[in-house]
Amino acid sequence: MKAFSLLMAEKDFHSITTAEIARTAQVTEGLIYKYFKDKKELLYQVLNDHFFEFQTHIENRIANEKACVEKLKVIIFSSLESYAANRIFSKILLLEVRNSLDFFESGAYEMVREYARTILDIIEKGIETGELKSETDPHILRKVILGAIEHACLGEIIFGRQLDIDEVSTGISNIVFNGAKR
Amino acid sequence: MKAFSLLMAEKDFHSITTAEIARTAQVTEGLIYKYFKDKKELLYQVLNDHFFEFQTHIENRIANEKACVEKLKVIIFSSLESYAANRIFSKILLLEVRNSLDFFESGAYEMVREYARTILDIIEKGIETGELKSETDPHILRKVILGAIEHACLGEIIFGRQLDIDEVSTGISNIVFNGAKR
DNA sequence: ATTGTGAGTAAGTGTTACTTACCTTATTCG
DNA sequence: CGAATAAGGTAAGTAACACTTACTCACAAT
Repeated sequence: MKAFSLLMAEKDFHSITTAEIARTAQVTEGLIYKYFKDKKELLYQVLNDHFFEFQTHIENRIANEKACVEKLKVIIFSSLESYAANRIFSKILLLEVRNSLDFFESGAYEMVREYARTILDIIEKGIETGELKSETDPHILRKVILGAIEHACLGEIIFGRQLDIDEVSTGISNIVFNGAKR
Repeated sequence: MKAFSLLMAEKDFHSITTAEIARTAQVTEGLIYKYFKDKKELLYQVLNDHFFEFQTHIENRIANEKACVEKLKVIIFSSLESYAANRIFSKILLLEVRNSLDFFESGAYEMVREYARTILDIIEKGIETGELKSETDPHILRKVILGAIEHACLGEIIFGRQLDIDEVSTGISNIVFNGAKR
């Protein structure tokens, strides 16, 4: 998994060969298949590990806030931060695993759903308490937030550019909460 | 290309074999390589064709609107509509091509950039005329809009669910322009 | 009549993910 | 203790796949 992560920093999943993974890990190809069903499972395992850290980190941060809008702001900031701090994880999550249907039956995807569920809960509570407009569709607000976060990261991941987390994070929050129209 | 599109509706790029493409098109495998450098170029060509239609369709629609906010609303609606109407194209654009760096040097990507450029221009004009808040960062607003659109389509593309374009479209516009905070 | 070109094919080839059968070193437990 | 069993590891395959090569045929232009 360490060897695979290392290679993942350089190239995409498909162009990493099992021979290469084995060579990097200083074992034989056959051994990979003693621990992983196939190459994809290795990918999912790496994702799983990274995602676990991501998840716990964010949940700790949310707990510190009480207002719904603040919680969502923390989610936006922390997500961007985590994506930026962990390019390999981001690349796997945003580019690689999605085009294989069996990912959506994996444990890693279960964690993604939990993360999404958390966001939805916060939004729904915000509407209840009156912090958010009652005409806001919770599912769509979540789509906008998640979409904005992911899109913001994509360019930086693909082209390896730097990302100003503070700027992007407050920018997204501003638009999503206050609107762009005068 | 027709055969490939057909197969693309059923499965992902990687699980489509050249043998299968040839069989569907009723030619031999070798012939594919008379017209396309490799399997990826075939993919990019299919995308290119679809994207051209997409682009012209949207540009015609924008031309009818004068207000910046209305133009952006049309972009959001038309993009969702085009994605929904053309699942294969969407799947290729949002899931397949992105994980290969050479896509970003293709002609198809040039079109994506043009589309993105159009959106940025509208936003910048909107800020100039005072329709949009002057503190709005044009690049970030574009990220939010594009991210929301793509994220909204992803679930529907991956799981083949139906998408209520009107609802999602007005939902996104509402949040992006008026904000979710009371 | 000859030459060149575009459409098409059959039969390869190298690479790649994955398998099999086997070996060696720990660990468990009667 | 010692035998059985499991865990860690390997070398040498195999089938499938993307892509290549060397060839044929039709037919238009010079």
